[in-house]
Amino acid sequence: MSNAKVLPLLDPEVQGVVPCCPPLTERPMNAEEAERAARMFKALGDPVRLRLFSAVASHEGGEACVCDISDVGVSQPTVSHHLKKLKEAGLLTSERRGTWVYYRVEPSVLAAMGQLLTPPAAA
Amino acid sequence: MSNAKVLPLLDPEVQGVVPCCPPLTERPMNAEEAERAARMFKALGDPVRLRLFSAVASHEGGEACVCDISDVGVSQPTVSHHLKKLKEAGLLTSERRGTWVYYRVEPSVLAAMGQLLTPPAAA
DNA sequence: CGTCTATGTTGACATACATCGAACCAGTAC
DNA sequence: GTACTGGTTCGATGTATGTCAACATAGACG
Repeated sequence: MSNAKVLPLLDPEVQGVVPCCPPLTERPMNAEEAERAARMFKALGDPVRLRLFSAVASHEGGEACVCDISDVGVSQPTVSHHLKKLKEAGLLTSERRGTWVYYRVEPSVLAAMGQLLTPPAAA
Repeated sequence: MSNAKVLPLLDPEVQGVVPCCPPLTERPMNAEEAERAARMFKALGDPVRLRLFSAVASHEGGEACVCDISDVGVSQPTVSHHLKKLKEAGLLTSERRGTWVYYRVEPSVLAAMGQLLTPPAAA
């Protein structure tokens, strides 16, 4: 209880987009696992999205207003489109506060993907 | 000398496809970094490729013959196509030995991507 | 040599995706 | 109320991508 951070795998609170975790190198993924994990990788598989995600993830407080991160070389509708994609992939969450919309990183996601890529016991 | 495994970040031996590494959460990525990293994420952003990669990564000895991993529900040309993509992304290397072709995971890649996804100092 | 098996390549096709401008919605300030 | 600013949604468009069937190549074996 207290907080669930002891198990940084994946919280079920995430709308149902996320779960994934068997380390990539442990055993071959089945179709279902791959489908799920690929959704997240694909979301980060675009340079613009990766920059947006990094901008949010590295922003102080773990959240950022769209106005703070929309300087990635594409039009504002495109930024919005990519943020939506990241949200749909379960990597970001958004919240409107007054005039501005703030995005924050779903913390469990980083741990989950990191674990997925865990190298085979350091060889 | 001996072996370069002490620094699992990224070896320059990799043809030039790979480098990347500033943890995603450390500071906003610039266009160049994002372009590079996105190439790898995109390569894993397809369920079939993810399964192929996982199959190779989890195979004994860190390498696998195509014949061992081509059971992912798509035609053989498609498997070959995806393996090529993974190779172009710098995630896999291939070697022909007699009749069969063996693929193996570029070890530095797992460490690099894992580091890229390092959560912000455990909060 | 010819044949058979294991992979890779080519060409075609349908779907998905990134991008933009324009229109639209949410709040704030006047 | 109207006007303005921040953000999202819509529609269109060009490009990338996943897939397969058909063909090509590489080595093994006779």
